[in-house]
Amino acid sequence: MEKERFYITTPIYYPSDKLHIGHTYCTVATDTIARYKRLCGYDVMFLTGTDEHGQKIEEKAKEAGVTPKEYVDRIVTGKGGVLDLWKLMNISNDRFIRTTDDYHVEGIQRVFRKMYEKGDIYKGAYKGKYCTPCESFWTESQLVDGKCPDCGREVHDAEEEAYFFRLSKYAKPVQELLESGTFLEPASRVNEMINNFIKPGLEDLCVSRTSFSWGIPVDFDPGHVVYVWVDALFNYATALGFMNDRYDDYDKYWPVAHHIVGKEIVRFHSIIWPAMLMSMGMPLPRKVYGHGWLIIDGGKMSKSKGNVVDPYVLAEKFGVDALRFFLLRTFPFGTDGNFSNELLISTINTDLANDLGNLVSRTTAMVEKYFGGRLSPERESSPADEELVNLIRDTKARYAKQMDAFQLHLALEEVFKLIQRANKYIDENAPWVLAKDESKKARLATVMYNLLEALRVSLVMLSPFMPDSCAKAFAQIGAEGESVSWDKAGEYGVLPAEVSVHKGETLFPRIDMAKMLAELESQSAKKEPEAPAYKPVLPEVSIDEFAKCDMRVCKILSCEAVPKSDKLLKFVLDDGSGKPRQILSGIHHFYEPEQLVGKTVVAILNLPTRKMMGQPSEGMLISAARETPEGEEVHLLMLDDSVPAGAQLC
RNA sequence: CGCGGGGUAGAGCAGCUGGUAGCUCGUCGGGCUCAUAACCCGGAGGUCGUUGGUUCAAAUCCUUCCCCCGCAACCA
Repeated sequence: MEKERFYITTPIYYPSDKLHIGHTYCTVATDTIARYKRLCGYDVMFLTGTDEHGQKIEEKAKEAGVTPKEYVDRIVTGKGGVLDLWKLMNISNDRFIRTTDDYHVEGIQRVFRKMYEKGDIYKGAYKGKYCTPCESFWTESQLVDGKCPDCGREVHDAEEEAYFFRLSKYAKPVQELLESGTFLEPASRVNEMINNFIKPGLEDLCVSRTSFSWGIPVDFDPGHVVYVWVDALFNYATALGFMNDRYDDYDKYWPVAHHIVGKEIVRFHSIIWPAMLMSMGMPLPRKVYGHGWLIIDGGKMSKSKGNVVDPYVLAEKFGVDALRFFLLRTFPFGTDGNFSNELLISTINTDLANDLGNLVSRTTAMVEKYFGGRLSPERESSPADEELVNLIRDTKARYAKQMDAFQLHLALEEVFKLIQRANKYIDENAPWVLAKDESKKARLATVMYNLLEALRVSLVMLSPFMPDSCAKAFAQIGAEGESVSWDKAGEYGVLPAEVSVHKGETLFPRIDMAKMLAELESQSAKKEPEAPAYKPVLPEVSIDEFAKCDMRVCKILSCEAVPKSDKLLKFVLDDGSGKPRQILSGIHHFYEPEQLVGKTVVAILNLPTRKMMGQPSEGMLISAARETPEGEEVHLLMLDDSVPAGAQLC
């Protein structure tokens, strides 16, 4: 009989920077599901990769003085790069796709052409109001009094060529797809997608660019490159050989595709992607699962906040398996989770060291001590065994139910119920008491056997999460071959009656919380003293050009927050003219309105009036700003109050 | 009223198709000694953000308001 198939993917990550713990989380989760499916006997295809095109990488490469390809090569295949990270984390992907791979490029060009020939991609134009001096497009709503919001001059209707995908055509079938069942999970995302994006109306999607060149060229129209939607999303198919000759398993795996994605890209995968597949006449994936984010100190992880957690450091300190386990045990897969080193350490200590590791250790130690390492075959069962034996028999079904629903943390919870029951069982049966009485030998052997069986079953179920550690533990409890198979994970009495154990190295050493936290602290402190980068001095301007800026001293008459805006403060200023002047400034993160009233500041007055959040701003306040590891730092320029309003800076 | 998520023991979370409020850590006390000072048992600690309602019964359904966090907007 042919094996059932299963195709699972991670997103392809954008290698503009090194990957962090969030990417690791997603990939480890996907890897665990893939390993679980293989364990269950599926023919699994597991894909991950990198999305390497686009403007941002083009710019980053330019800054670094290398070609875009050189830039991404360094991050993907270089030392400490993406491939190294997945190797370290023991990721079992069958393929790794890079969107710069030539077979992908070829496939995308064919896909693009096919949708074009079908009429679902058409050449259109960004239609808008164009300001020639500013070389900028504006929408009707952005205009100020019908004029360019930047310079205040006249604008005219203009168009710029671009290719569009008829997303609007598929709005209805996509909505039906989302509403119809389990295509998108968790289900809470369905309403979000429909309310936010489909109900307001889907507009056709611009799928090409002329503003940068680092991408896949549209082969029938040079100058255009394929934009991310088509380029990146279709990786899931090109990696199977769709519209290219590199591979040949499209028919085999595509119909059973499962996409694991972060919640930030759920929209692309649940709306745009199915629409494109419908256009191509391709089968739809079985499922898109949007997982949550790891949150740090209540906020999102980001480079500028300096709170990016480096998976290399954690894996080195705690071990790959412990890290993998922690990520999947602690956080519900569908929602955000609060990452902290304390939580990491306490989870490892509680579950892995105290409960699981210690259970292996005490069990094997007793078999060695009381039986010289090889269990004797006599048995004497007791009603006291019933609960544990039942749990050995039926944990598998509950575990499988959760795993199949991608509820990894709940699946682990089921396993740990069994492990905890086994620890309790030792207490209840006090093997050390039985050992003192030679006539209780058979009973003692039974107790030990039951513990080994509980461990065997638990370890089978934990093996997709911690492959290496479970392999070691199997060797310690004398489990091998068939006995560690999925088939036997719900059976009792599988280990040989005279099983031999080998107490080996400690599987999960306990971690000294205080000591480890201090170590991590000092390590990150060492890295910290990166001086804020000094921005290079800008190109020369003439004194005449400088003199065009009319900067004057102003007194703040009033200041209030702009409703519905995080950042904007509305100032009314005395600029010395006798007429109040209103300026908006995005500095609410740094100042509260009441502390600024009455202050003496500097503003540039001859900028064109510009609307922000619907309100006009007649100029700009001058601040001193710099980038620091903690983020941006802004100081509003304030002068001594004796300087009169209207005085000009020169 | 832009969209969405959330406010439950000191911390982190579960429960939310209505019926004595649960888990992990921490804390206090007890047991055990096989084990990685681990394991097992028990206690303390919550008027489940606020208001009103439906109900015999609400953390759980409806309603008012407050607060937090994302997205969006926006930050010359």
